[in-house]
Amino acid sequence: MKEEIRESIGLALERISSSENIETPKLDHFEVSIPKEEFGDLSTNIAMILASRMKTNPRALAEKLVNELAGEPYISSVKVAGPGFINITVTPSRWIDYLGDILSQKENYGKTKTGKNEKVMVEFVSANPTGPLHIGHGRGAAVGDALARILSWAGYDVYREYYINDVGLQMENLGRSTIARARELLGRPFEEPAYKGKYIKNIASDFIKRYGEEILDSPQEKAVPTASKFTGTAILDTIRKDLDDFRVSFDEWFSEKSLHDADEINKVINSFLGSKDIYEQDGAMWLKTESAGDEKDRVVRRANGITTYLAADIAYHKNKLDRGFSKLIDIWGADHHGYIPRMKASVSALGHDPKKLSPILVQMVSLKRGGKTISMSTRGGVFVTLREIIDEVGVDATRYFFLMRSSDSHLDFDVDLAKKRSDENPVFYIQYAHARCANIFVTAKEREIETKKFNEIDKSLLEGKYELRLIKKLAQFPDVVASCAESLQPHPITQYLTDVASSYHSFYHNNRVVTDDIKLSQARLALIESTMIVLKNGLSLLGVSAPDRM
RNA sequence: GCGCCCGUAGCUCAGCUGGAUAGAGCAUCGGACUUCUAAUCCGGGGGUCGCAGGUUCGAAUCCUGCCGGGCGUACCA
Repeated sequence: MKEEIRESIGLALERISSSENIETPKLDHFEVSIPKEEFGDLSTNIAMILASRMKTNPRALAEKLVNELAGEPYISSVKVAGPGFINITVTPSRWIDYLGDILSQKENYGKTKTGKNEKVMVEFVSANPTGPLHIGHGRGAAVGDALARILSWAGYDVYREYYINDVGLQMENLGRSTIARARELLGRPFEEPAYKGKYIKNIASDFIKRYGEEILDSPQEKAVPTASKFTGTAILDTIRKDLDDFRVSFDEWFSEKSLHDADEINKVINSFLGSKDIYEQDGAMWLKTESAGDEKDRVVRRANGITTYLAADIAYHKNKLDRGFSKLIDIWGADHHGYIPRMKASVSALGHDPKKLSPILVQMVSLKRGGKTISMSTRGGVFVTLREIIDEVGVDATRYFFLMRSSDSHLDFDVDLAKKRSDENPVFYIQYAHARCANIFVTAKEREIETKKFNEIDKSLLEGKYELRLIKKLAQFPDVVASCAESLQPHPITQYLTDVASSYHSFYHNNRVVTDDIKLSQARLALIESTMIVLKNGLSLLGVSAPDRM
């Protein structure tokens, strides 16, 4: 609808400027928004934006536009209001026609082509395989996954990736930890392990079963890498399982080790040599990142020839760019915010526009339970796993709660609320709306009411207040998805779905769908089916199920 | 110290590429079930948008300074 209004405004402007012999001003970003109900269906501030450039005042320009727009057949009322807003009301029949779009597009309703098939990489989670995923990772997983789904609906060619830090000192420590626990299990003397979680004990036990006690007697150079690999693989398997159960999937699990094995990291550093972006000092190679807003320049290769983590990340991002992705979205924990300038600088050094990289920071999660808030800071030592929270509150509620706030806002995860099967819980409120719709079809079938095609129903029967309010909400869906894709934020979808559910429940309360009036029943069934489609599609973008029964 | 995020209703948060009387959910108060699921609906109360300046026709939104909270400040990954 917004697009239609924009086009009409564009045409109206051309007519005005040609009749007044002035140049048509460029239409940059003026707003077409949905105002309060009493103002109309849609509203635009274009007159206020353009007035000064057209050397007139906002209200005068608005009046002219109103005269032009009044001729549009789909507009029933258009008025100037306040300082120069133009408020537009669209005819009921035009709104009702949207149901035709919804019913014909079904599971595709809401998709747009705004992304123009641009290749986008969403890299997310990418947690080190040194322990199970915690709820912070879970939030990142939910956000990255939802964003990937949204972008794909908005017409982007989306690729999802998990970057595995499977190399370096931490992997070595991980292997040593397993060996230490294995020795402990066998009653041998052992060193205090670096990784203390009980999952290491389980892995250590499997490790002995797999390689036998003798492995502990082999030289460190052999035992440690064997244990590292074994442990890393085992942990990665549980991470995969957790994410799978959380309905999060990846197109690729990208191994950092593969970059080392192909010597890609040295290659990329060497390619920088001689450029203005890199210099040598104290025997080390430094990348100029301070000019990009970093606190200081950063070492990419130490004097001893060993490359740093940043160097590997540069090679990884080069790899992404080489694969043809023009938009790189990285979902990071907020504690990595200091990393943004240096990665932007790295992308520049690679000869690309740093705007191609869009890091999304996901803020920390606190758990609220029994009125008490438990902070999840790494220091606090409190460490709730994603698995625990899924098992306790379920995937639907967990995902929804992770997605209902802006990702750069700290999240208070209210466990008690998430577990409630009642109207207090927003996710159930939405799912219940869907289940109610589904149940109406069960009733309709029992009464043997035949559902009609959209062009066979009597559309004039849907012009009531509650019907139109709901239809207008449903018609917004593609705009909402496109706008989420543009701003790279999933959370407005949750608010939107709450609005749809609310309009629906309100309609439901005031109208009976299945009645003896067959024609009316059939018209309303078309509305109910449309509602189900939007609720289901919207929930699917969040990775939340749309149950038929509750 | 410096950098990033946050500070909006009792609580949790939207709104922040400037626009009309600042919104939602929960909580609270008052109403509505012989009906396709009341897991619902309808209504009320509740705000110096952290503080102080500035920019302008107009500021929760932009700028500056301060206050409060979180996070980060490695030749670790």
